[in-house]
Amino acid sequence: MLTEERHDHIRRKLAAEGKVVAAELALEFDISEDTVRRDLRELARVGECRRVYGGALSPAPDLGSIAQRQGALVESKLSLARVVAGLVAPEQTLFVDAGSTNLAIAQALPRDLAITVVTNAPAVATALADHPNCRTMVIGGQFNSDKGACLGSHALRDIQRVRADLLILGTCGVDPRVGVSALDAEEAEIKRAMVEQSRQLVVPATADKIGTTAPFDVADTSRIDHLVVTKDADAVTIDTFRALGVTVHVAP
Amino acid sequence: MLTEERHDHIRRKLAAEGKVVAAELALEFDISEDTVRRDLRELARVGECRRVYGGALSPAPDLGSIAQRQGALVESKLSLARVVAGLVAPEQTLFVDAGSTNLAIAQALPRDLAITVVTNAPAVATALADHPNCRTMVIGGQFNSDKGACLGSHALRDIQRVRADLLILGTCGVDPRVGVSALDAEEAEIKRAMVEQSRQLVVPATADKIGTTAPFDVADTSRIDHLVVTKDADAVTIDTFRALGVTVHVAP
DNA sequence: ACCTGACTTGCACGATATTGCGCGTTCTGA
DNA sequence: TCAGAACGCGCAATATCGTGCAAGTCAGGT
Repeated sequence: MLTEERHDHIRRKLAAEGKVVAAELALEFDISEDTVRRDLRELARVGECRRVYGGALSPAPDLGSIAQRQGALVESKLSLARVVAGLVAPEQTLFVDAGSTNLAIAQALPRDLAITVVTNAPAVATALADHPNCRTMVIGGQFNSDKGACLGSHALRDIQRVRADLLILGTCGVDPRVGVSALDAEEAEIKRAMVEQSRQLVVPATADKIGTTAPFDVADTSRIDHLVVTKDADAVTIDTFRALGVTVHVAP
Repeated sequence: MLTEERHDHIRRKLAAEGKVVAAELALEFDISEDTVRRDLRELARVGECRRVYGGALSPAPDLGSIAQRQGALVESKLSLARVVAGLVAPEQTLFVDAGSTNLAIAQALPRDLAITVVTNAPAVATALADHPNCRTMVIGGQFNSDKGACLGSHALRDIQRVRADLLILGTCGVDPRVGVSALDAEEAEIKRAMVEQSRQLVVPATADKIGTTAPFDVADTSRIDHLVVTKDADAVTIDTFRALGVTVHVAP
């Protein structure tokens, strides 16, 4: 990883998200935080960012709605993302489902991690473009713009031809009694197919998803291997999951 | 291994990957790093790369701030995009190839145009998410992060199952004598398949692409229906295209 | 055949850049 | 106010760089 290459990457991330976190960059590039700070200092010296405690901000305060929206994501979803990234081992093959949380997870995967990602979300593929050791396979099909995912029979068939070590599932609702459920029949079918083809199931969920249900079943609670939740999730519900044998990770 | 041969190889690698590492090149060519550095110095002298500690980067790929690059895009590419959008009729099915120009075109398509878009570029699908009347079909397969496109046999097969009215082709080079050509063998094969399956061929090209050639043929000049160029394109070359029966549109 | 000069290459060596770590300081949130 | 996180600085280890130099290659001329 060349120094200038890191600078370029930081510049891009600043332009896209409006901010960068030093610890996160260190993880992403697999270098020490000292070096990250040096990079940020250098960029700040030429006016390409503003240094703040914990990282740096884009010099132009506001680039519009995208930066704001991403900022809101970064708070709760990025901490989920870091925990999920820790569950991924090198050389594994993983399904990454659609959804804004999963997009954040894809972005947070260590930049040099050597894995194979299979995804039906075009945005996830795009986000992984600067992960040089990540082989990305796109599941094609009818693109649903509400979900940001490829659905339909074509996608289903493609999924059924892949077997993955891990599935990172996008969730509409997750409840101890009914398991994972989805708002849409077709979406649910795609998700079920991915569950079917995966050895382990990881379910990242923000607090608002915990304890809620949706009409279409995706997977029983017993099928969940890892549930990753934010720290503001309901403690009682979490304990119920634990009692049912699910490994629950609480993101800080 | 001749010196110029090495230079060509480095140029190609820079174009494909955006960076080269001195130590890797030394290993690859089985020569000393000194010689590699001499090569990089020479290329940097004529502006074909930027030297950085550890290797070299593409001279001005997509660096700087994204805002800058988008600004530069908007100038020339948006005007291309508007012309191309005018060639699309409602209810048509079109292939949209990968490439930054095509991404700009997708974004510039009228927001409520009722069309079906088939694309092997995840970024194009994402860009079309807010076009409510646009049905989008994604071509899956092995994702090539340098091109931002899905390639490989899977993509090829998917393409061969679709017949489109129009193909908006991403170009590496377009020349009156050799037609459209691409930098990469596999990329060229995908493009040829799309040409094969399309009734009409639209080639948008910024001025720097006009009159240039790349190693792998995609389509003869006679196959081009519409060539859309920016107004700073070479007038003589444009006239040659017109003389060969190509409809040339000059974007204002 | 032999020489010559231009060019290329690898090596040695001193100079410079980058990186991670330790340590004391500063900042932030409870 | 206090603990912990983030920070800056200096240092030592390493990696990379530039330059000078000698050996090797090769085409062209004698």
